[in-house]
Amino acid sequence: MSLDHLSQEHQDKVIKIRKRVIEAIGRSMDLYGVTQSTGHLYGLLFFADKPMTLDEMGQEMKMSKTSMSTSVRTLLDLQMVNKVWEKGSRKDLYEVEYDWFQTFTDYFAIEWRKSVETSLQIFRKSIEEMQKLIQDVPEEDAIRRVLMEDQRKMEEAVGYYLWLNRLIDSLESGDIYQLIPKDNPRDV
Amino acid sequence: MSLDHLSQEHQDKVIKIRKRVIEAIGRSMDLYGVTQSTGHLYGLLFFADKPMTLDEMGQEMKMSKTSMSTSVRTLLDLQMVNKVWEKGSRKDLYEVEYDWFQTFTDYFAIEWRKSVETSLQIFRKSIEEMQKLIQDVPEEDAIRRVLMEDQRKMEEAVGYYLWLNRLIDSLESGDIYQLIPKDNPRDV
DNA sequence: TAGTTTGTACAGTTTTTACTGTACGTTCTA
DNA sequence: TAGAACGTACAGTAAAAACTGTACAAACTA
Repeated sequence: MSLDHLSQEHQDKVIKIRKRVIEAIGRSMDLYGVTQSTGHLYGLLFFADKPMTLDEMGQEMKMSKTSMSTSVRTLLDLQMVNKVWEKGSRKDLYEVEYDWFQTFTDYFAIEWRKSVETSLQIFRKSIEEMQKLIQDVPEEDAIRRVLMEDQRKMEEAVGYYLWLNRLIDSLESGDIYQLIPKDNPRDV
Repeated sequence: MSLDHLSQEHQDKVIKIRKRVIEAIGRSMDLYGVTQSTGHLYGLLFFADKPMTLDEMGQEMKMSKTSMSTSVRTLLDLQMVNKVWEKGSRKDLYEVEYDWFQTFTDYFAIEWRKSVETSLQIFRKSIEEMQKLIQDVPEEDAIRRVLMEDQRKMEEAVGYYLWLNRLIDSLESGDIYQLIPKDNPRDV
């Protein structure tokens, strides 16, 4: 990691610091639903001062190349690492995406949207079908009240899904940064 | 489920609708990191017109009482169900929390905060230690640049964590609803 | 074209997680 | 106070996920 010219003592210190931070990153990455080890790999790449190959990763992580391949692929899907082209090298090179704001918003936008879209569709269809059913049932019947209650619950859920959809929109568009600015005057 | 007085045909329709919605809920609940079956249980409770006992759940879910016990406990921890007291009954009764806004914000507030707090602490400590190290190293040395780069990366990360902390604050305080109102005029 | 090198598919193994059944402590009931 | 009913701890089993090593297709090299 290009610390060669440092005294042994200093080298140890740097490695210790990095290792601790890498650990922290690895742990906190379960927010993104990835394995500890995938998170750990991300942490490793975080401190790498140049793009790494699968072999280098495997060496550092003391894990198989196959595992590195799958981990990197996961991180690529999450857009947390980028493939880098370097002339001369036949190997694939990867480096981390340092824009954590983007990483965060991308991930949850995708994850939440996936869930919302299908749910919304099903809830709406079900509300509609329930409506037809209610019209078939005599008024003021106990059973009618049960069905209407079902319907009400589903409509409330739809309200929530629509809100979540708008929240996702604001993550994607960046409007969220109007309410929560990237750098807060009070923190600086 | 108190649909007894309905014709067989209508009963089947209601059950079909409910089942479809329950499935959808069950699937979408993996957002909250719970098992399919725990999500499914939540869906079941969603349509229950009265609080349910563990035995009833087990019967409906065709699963062991033990599983119901652990699932319910998970949902209780996530504040997605509430324990209900009913005089006369010795059994514990549970009903869902219908406020999905609250459920959502609670969950992610807690989850994210957990991750941010520890990370922030570690990053800050590490930046500090790295600073000391940098002062030990001769100026304009290549190694110094590497350390300063490490430091810069960590400071950028801290910026992100502070932002996330503020986002969490706004979820917890409800300020988020100023940017994204619960009911959008355009949707109504 | 033959010979390397590189990334990944796939099968097998280990580890982890989900679920079940039994057993037991606690609480209510008579 | 004895007996029954309830929820859960715990141990065992089944299912799923993570990881490894081998093998192979594609891409490069000479």
